[in-house]
Amino acid sequence: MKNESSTVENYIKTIYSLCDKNGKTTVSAVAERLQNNPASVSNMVRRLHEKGLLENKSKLILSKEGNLLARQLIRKHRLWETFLVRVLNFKWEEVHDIAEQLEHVHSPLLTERLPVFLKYPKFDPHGDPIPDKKGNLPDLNAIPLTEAEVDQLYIFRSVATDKSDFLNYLNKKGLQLGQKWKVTEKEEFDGSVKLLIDENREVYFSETVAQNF
Amino acid sequence: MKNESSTVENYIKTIYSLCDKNGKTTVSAVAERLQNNPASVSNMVRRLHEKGLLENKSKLILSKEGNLLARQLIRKHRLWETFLVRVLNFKWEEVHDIAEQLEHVHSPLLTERLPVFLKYPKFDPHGDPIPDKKGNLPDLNAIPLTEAEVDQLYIFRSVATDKSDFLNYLNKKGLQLGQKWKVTEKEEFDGSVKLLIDENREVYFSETVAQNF
DNA sequence: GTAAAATTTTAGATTAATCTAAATTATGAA
DNA sequence: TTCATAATTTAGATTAATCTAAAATTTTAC
Ligand SMILES: [Mn+2]
Ligand SMILES: [Mn+2]
Ligand SMILES: [Mn+2]
Ligand SMILES: [Mn+2]
Repeated sequence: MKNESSTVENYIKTIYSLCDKNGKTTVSAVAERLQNNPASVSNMVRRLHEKGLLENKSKLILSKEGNLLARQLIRKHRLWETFLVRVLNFKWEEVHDIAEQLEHVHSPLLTERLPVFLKYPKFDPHGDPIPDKKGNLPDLNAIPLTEAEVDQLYIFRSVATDKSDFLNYLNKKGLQLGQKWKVTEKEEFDGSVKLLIDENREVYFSETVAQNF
Repeated sequence: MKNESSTVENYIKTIYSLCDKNGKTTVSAVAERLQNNPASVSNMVRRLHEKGLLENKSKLILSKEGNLLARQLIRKHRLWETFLVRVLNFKWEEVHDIAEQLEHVHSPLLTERLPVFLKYPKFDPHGDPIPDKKGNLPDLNAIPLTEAEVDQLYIFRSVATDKSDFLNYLNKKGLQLGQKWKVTEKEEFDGSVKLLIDENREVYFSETVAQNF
């Protein structure tokens, strides 16, 4: 695995996260996500293909190598987030932006020793699965809140985004991983839900929030 | 303190480390150290001055701000080296290159919490002093081996370089910080010395090695 | 005090990564 | 099918960071 620039690495991560079930995405989706101009993305797509990170010259499908690179970056990102929370006592809403930088530090030795020290964590502080060395993801075995059945009991396993504004909102509402909850009411007209948390506390979520839970 | 690029930060660190007692250095010295062309350095000097990091347009003297930036980078570098050795069980010859990358991670929160976790270390794994938040350096109170008097007892406090080839050489000879030593013989014609380590082991050092000890 | 040598700066190019504007190509609705 | 709209690519510029070659300046040596 060659040492790519942070820019190239961020493109690969973005493409990976935007790929649909057929493993592909579009120039405009990548441009939108990175807040770059489509022309810049188009230009980068050519370069990524030249580097062998994309399957096809114009299709925006990651090659085997590109896919592995993406998973290794996600692995590093989530290991660093885990480290920051567990070792340096960061809160879950504080770690993402720092991990965005730390994931680009190139050191096989460090990438090997960090998980040893952390005792091979399977999930990061947001409940996201940490790929192993070879890029295999542990099974999260979870469903999104929007698909939860009324009155069925669930456990809060992960959040769909680790952006700090959303996590701060959850903090304010007293929501944490590991809590038990069930949907007690579901409003069809606006997609909002009423939850019972730990059998003793009621919370209302808008559809927007529910989609990230 | 603005977020400068890693390139700018490395120039500032280099200038800081090359400055003489008058606080200045030269284009050619910086070019030599960074293995860059003098023309590139000349161009960067102009930019550094525009950023307010150099006192003078052509003199290569750090401004107050440039000086503080250099010390903060050295602080981060040495804190990360300490972390890698103490927490992740790295050896002293393994940490420098990784710290060269980690020192460029921008996060006031991380820079604040890392030393808290490490209990405010004063010296890094190579015995180098760690500047405090404001850039003040603790006093090392040490003399170089080349200035040691014969038969006077000393304690091994720091190494003058943390390049891995030199540290591997010291490892091979069984040298570690904290050991007691004295010079038993000094050869005038080639500058080599004979040392007695921990009162029980003799080691011969060439002048080249002695200068980094 | 000149002249050679060393040092520094300028001029012009290159590469990665971005932009805007324009041209091209693909999609899809009538 | 055809034409309007959307998506993508091309063309041309810009900025940071580098280079080589040449010009200018400073230092050193005689
Ligand atoms: Mn994250
Ligand atoms: Mn995460
Ligand atoms: Mn170091
Ligand atoms: Mn050190």
